[in-house]
Amino acid sequence: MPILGKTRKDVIKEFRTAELLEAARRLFAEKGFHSTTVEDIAAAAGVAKGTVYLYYRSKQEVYWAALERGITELENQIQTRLEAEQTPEAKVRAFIAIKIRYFETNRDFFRIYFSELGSGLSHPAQMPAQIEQMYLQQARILEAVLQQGIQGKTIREIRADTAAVAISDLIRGIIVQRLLGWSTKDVESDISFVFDLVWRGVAA
Amino acid sequence: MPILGKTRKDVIKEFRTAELLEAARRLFAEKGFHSTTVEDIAAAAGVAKGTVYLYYRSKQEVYWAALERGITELENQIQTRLEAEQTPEAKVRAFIAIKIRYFETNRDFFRIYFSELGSGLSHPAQMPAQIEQMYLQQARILEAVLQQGIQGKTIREIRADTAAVAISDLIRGIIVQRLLGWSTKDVESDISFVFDLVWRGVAA
DNA sequence: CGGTAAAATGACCGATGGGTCATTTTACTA
DNA sequence: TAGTAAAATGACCCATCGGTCATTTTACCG
Repeated sequence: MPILGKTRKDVIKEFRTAELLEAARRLFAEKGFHSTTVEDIAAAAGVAKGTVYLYYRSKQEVYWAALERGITELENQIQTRLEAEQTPEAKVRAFIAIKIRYFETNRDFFRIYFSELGSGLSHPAQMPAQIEQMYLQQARILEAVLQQGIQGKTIREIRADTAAVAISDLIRGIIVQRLLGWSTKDVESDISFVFDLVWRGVAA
Repeated sequence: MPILGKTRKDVIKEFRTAELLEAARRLFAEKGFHSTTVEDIAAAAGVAKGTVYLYYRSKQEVYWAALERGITELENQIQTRLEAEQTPEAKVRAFIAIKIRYFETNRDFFRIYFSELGSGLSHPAQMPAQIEQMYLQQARILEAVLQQGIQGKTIREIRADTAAVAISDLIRGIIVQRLLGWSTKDVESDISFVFDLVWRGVAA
């Protein structure tokens, strides 16, 4: 008998799901997909292995759910923050800043995010369309901003879709450098560097 | 008794090594590291599983050898081609063109190249220093070119190391787009796009 | 040829770990 | 508190696969 739209089952499910995905995210990031066992995840979440299978049909499903969770959170941050900015220039800068900062404080998540893109490359058919769409979604948000700038003449005539992906690549590159310890600069400095490079490349 | 500097053993080793690594590259690219079995590689190379272990101590070693082989080939192409160009501008363009073209014709190899970088991220300690160095080496070549341009005043004062990595990231991004079928443009068009963006970003 | 050493083979071993399900525990209800 | 259904458990099953090594095949030489 549902109360407030949530049955008892829903509440339990929500709780377990959160526990499991948090543990899964950390472990997958730390040891990679194959080296992480379902037993590991269960233990870290404080449940037995069988319980995992009450909520997810397979290890792979747990992985995708953990990935999806993080992407959604990031996307929400991007959406919210961009709405607060007025000019395309400010929006582009905000986009860069949010992504770099998000992964700076969620380093473990980036490891999943990044390597899934890698394995998606190797096995396109296996990556759920939903996940692929979520990767693309971020670039689309940026693309819309660029398009806006082009119409407003602050950005030169450029292929907005390709440019959006290119900017995303630059951002990803900086994050990788930071994770590998190849970047010694502080976050703000790296954000400025990327923005500077990008803006020179696209400004009218 | 060595003749011409190569013993019988060397010749056999060279032949088997080439066969194995070629098969390994294709399989690892197609199915990923974990889904590829040593049995698979052996079969594809036309030998029995045990034979693989006469030349490599483990599956992981085969993988690294296959990766190293491709990187070396690519690096040689870069070195050779850049020497033929005079100006930093031409060198930067050549660098971009070679990498995109190399991976365009060695799509399978890129899948290994890319995902190893991904797993290296997750498990820094596991990636042999030698492989890490080879990744960095390419950026260093480009960095030297940028440095040269800065001295010659054709490139503005910029952090050459960071810019070099950024350019590499842009290139990688374009290749990923092509592999995923998200880029509909022809190769030359993509090369020009990247170069254009880069040059606007770094030119004096 | 016949002998021998290098090369190759593939059956086999042992460990691992995803997934299952009979049993137990918990939570709720009357 | 007794009864029951949902939730959780973890011992177990079994397919997979990396790596080994006793045996066989090949290549070379006197």
